[in-house]
Amino acid sequence: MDINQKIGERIRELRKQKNISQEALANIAEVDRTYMTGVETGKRNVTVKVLERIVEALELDFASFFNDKIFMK
Amino acid sequence: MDINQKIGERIRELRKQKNISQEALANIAEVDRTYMTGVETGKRNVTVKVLERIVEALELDFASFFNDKIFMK
DNA sequence: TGATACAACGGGTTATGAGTCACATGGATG
DNA sequence: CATCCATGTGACTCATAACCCGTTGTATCA
Repeated sequence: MDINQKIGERIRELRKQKNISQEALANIAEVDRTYMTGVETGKRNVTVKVLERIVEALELDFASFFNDKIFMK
Repeated sequence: MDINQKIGERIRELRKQKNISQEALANIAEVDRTYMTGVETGKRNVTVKVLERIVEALELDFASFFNDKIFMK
């Protein structure tokens, strides 16, 4: 599976845990709602700076975000 | 500290552990030698796909790469 | 001194990410 | 049914990531 899809799935999983909409998360991360859709569906190849905003919007740090089976070999 | 600087420092640290040059690492990751310098010095805002190539060149997965104090709140 | 290896910088081109819009779909609800 | 609400898509512009060149500076050698 593509790394962007993995990241999208991870974001969606964490967002659902917080019970918020794509739009709500997008607003906190200061990205467009439709852009967030693209990220979650793995269609966007995000830069580290944008990913940082999303991870922070999820109230996590990079270590926790990537500490998941999906990111392990 | 900026996220790109953190990533650059982390890459440099891991590269030195492996005792290889920027150019050697760049070749494995299939990026340009001068581009790798930019990444290590925190001047580049890399995309996830390129970061994946570098992390793989360091023989790590994302979970291990980000499992470091520097990426924790 | 000259040669070699490594790292950093400046500058230019090309590819693509970031940001935005209108519109479509599907589910729930009155 | 009509109207929200959440999500997804295609197309577009503009900024910048990705890529490549030559050069410079430094250290370490023979």
